[in-house]
Amino acid sequence: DDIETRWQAYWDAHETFRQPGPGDPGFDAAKPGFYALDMFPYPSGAGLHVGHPEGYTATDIVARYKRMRGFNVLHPMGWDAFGLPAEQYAIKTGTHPRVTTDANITTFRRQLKRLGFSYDWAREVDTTDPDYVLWTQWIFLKLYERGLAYESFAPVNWCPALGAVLSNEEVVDGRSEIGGHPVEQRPMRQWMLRITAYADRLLDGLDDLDWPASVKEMQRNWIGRSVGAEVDFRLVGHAEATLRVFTTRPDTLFGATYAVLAPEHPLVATVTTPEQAAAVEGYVAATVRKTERDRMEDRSKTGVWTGAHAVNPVSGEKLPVWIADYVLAGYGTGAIMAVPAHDARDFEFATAFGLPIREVVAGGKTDADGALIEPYTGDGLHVNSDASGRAVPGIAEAGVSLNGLDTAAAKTAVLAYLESNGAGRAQTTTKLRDWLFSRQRYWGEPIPVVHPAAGGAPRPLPASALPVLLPEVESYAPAGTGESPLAAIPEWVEAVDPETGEAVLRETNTMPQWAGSCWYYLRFIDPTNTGAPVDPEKERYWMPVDLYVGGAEHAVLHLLYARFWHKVLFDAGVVSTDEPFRKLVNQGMILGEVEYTAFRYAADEPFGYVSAEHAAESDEEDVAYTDTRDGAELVAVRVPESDVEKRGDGFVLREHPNVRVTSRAHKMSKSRGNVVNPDDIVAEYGADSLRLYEMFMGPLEQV
RNA sequence: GCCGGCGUGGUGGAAUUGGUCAGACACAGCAGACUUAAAAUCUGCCGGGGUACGCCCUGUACGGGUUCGAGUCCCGUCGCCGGCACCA
Repeated sequence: DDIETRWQAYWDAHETFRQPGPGDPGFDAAKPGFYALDMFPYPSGAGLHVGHPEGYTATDIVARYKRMRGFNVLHPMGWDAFGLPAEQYAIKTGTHPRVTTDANITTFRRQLKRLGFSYDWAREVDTTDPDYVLWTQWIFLKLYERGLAYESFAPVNWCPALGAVLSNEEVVDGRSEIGGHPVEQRPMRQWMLRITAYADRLLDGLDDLDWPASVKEMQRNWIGRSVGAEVDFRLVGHAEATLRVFTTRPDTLFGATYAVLAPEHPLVATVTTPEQAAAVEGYVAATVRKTERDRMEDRSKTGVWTGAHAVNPVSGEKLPVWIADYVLAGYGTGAIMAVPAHDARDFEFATAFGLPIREVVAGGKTDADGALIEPYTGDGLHVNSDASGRAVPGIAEAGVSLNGLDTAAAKTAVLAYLESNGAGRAQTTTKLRDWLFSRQRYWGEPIPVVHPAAGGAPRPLPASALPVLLPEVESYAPAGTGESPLAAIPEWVEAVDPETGEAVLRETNTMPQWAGSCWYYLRFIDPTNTGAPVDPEKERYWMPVDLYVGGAEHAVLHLLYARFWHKVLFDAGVVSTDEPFRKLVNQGMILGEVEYTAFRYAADEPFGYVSAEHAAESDEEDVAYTDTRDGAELVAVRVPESDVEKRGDGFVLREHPNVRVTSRAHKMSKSRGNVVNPDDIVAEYGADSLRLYEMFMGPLEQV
């Protein structure tokens, strides 16, 4: 009907944007390659959002430019099509996720083509396609072979509302990232991936990447490497047990005045004295009852003495051993030496419980009486003596002296002493935990493992048995017991080991949605290969990805997981590069139209707007506000732009100039009703207008 | 609180990476032309102050500094954005 659709039809018919690779007919080996990649979308039922074309247009511009500059350009598109929405729709309606997914993909493909992107559609991939699932499972077997996939029975993040287990990355503030439901800890059998084995490489590899500083920083924080030492304390009266702590400041060992175990620490039961047993048990019970959210909200220091003493390995001094929930069971060794003079948390705790505070590093602030006001946590010179020149107790008995040494030298000296006495060693810790990789869902890749029916260790299926495909089921709802709906299908679960003929039970857990997106950029290079995930020659030509554009929300999830898998594949000789994405650019978010909000009395109160000085600051809807003057209940109401007038820095109601109006653009959402459908824009103004407009209004983010 | 990033016109953003002229290219705005009028189109103006219209002074958040030379480098302050948050 117009020039755009006419040429789009021509491009389709003539495969104008077909890009052969090494070994393909028509490949021009003289040209250099350029790989311009978009984060492929989850094909949701809502169709394409106006946010999608922003990044896609940017890569398309670069792709077209590079083609004209004489590059072979790989510019593909596909579908990250496993995922919760299709499954939840299936639970509600009984429609098979395959049906929903196919319909959504058809819509997305049509919409993207209508926007005129120069994708090579012959390379389209769908993560739910059996040919694709095969290689995702094949990579899992590689992980397993390399000792990087294992079963765990540790407590996991269980979300009762979703009926599912979540990874650490999917839990935010003790609630599920999706839906904000409460999450609790519950022990369950799970599959884990040993991403921690790659922590150092994932951290160090960031240095050379051309990525936004903010994304690199987020990954660094997430991995959270800290360099320090483990120190072993003997326990008085327990020759068999050792209290092992982790510290980043071994140089402050002389300043330790007590030790703390996490309430969940296995030594708690061992060391607690009969006199203290009741208090300790009470405290542990109270801690277990607290949710992660409670712990975060209440930062006041609480704890109980166990009755035990630990021996400082450098001074021989006896330190009381406490339990307190400010020490986290899951980090380091779950136990610390407390140095209140040089750690803010220990200082708070020591102050609250009247424990001694001993300065060993110069630099602290004291009040008129010489008492420490706030802990000095920086580096500095070590002091062995008090103001009158007497050696500080503890240090006096020690075999080492740190007097006059700076922090770095003191660390070295303490470490050398500990190592020679077998009482400690240099140690690095990370916040990164292993990746919880199993989900109790239907719409995901089955984990290709079987369990002998007679009992015994699970074992991987041979590659020849792949793909393991999903069976038809009657109900897609999770069992609620922590088992996937697959567990309810005996015909599928009960199987025969293809190698031994033995009766086995299939693993009923499936992989998380991240699995498919961990390697899709490799499949684009060689989408129909039946012998390997990707042909090595083609991989060497195209990889690494030269430009990767997508939303900043993937800074630590997709981008960390994909780097991990890529490094494993590199070690396995499947790929030739250590990092998959050379340059990363974040696209911004496209917000809805600016909305104007004023405050009114709630329904029962006298009708009318509330003037500026009495209204609350925020403007979230569905929230009750209070009139700052008389305490009456207020509601935020949206007012049309025509009722609003600019006044000074802000806006006021035209009819009531004393009523302040806040103006703000919100994220587009169905509930807010401010969603703009790209189809409508294309129909009215054309694809080029939409593309140009988005490039104009929303620059790609540089940070 | 800690970590990271960023502050250039009404707006999005340029400035060959320390080099001759900051504000390219656009959007918006203002004025003019065309039109009965409007839209579209075309022309001109468009950081601030001054101007005898030739130009002159000043200006890249603010205050210092390094340099022959600073939007760019260093120190400090303020502001904004993002992330983390009892991680020992």
